[in-house]
Amino acid sequence: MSSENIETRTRILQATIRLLEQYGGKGVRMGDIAKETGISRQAVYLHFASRTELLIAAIRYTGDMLDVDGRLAPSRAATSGVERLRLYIEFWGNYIPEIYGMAKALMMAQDTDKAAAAAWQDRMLAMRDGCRAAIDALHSDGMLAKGWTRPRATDALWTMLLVPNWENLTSECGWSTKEYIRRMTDMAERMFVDSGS
Amino acid sequence: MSSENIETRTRILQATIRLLEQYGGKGVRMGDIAKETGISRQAVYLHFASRTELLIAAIRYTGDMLDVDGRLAPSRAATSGVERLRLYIEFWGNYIPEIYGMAKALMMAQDTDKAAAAAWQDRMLAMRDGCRAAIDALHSDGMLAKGWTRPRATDALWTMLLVPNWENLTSECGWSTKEYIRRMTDMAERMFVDSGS
DNA sequence: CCGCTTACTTGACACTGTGTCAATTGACAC
DNA sequence: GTGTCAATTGACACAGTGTCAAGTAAGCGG
Repeated sequence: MSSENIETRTRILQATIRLLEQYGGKGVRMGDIAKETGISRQAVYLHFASRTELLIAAIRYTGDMLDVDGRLAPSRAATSGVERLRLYIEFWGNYIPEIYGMAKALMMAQDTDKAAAAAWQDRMLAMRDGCRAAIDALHSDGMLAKGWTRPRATDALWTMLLVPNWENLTSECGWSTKEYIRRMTDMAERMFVDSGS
Repeated sequence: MSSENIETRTRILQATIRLLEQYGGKGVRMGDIAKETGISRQAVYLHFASRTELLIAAIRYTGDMLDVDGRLAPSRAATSGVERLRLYIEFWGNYIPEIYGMAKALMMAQDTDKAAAAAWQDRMLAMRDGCRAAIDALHSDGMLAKGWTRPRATDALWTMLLVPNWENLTSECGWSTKEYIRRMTDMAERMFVDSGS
């Protein structure tokens, strides 16, 4: 095994991510994670105090692995508000599928677990920042459509990009990642970009 | 008590609805419902085979009580596609807050419970029908914006009206019911109504 | 080679909430 | 009275999380 001498903690995280992805975040128990890692269930508790703590560590680990900052660079480098909006949605549309398993597990844990709720909230607020930046850029160009204040437009863009919407469009409606990005971009432009005086 | 000689089954349903509303659908157990009804936990199982069955019966009961058909009448009577769209969103925006407790409980049960998932899916597909009807009306008027097919526009309208979006806008972003309806209507018009050749 | 530490294992157990089962009670009807 | 219907009481199985105590195996410094 190539992972034989990697730290156990890391192997647990990788096993967790693997399982959450495989099962769409549903029905993955501590015992399953232990078995997948190749250790006893109790050993998992030696590294993570609770399931919630493990989930939170796992989503952090994923974020690090996926180089979020690098992926956001194009959007940050945009020279116009419209371009920034477009590139941010493109980033997000490509990002969601890669974190979906973990996202789902964390969203499900939210209902019963305060720590999980806080962790997910934190991630979503980071995403909201990206939305705010795009709306602000649009506003600076004088291109924010009439009827919007910056906070309200941020609320709306943020909400429409939320994971449950992606979930519904891809799994209930059968949209592909590409179609999600294309149409979401289109919708955002219709909603937020001023179509001319 | 005015409810003293109402059928126990009905009293259970009313107690369930009361509790779900009070606690936002979270943390309501079979024992709590029994206590609220004034009977033993086991007596609840005499009327409903499982928690899921009870939740489903409760949301049906609520639907009956709230006269959904009557509330939908204005939207159905609309004389143009744009009006139909507007009135449908207004109906929905006023309807969600009244079913939210139950909706939340059912959405949470979805993750572990197939029957709950099916029941909620059923309700949401009924809602989708309303969206489809509005989009079709728009299309008949030749007013559906370019770039949309009818099914795709239905997907998009349906998704944007989903409960988690309402939840986010009202509880995270602080939008009022009135603002939700106003802005959602506005967004839907920008997205779906042809703004002229 | 001893003794200590660190990482892990094994197995038992407490707790919560759902759902089941069996025996019992009280009331009303014929 | 006898039957039956609604409800009660209490015990219990089950799943999954989290805790606890005792044991083991490897590595390392003296």
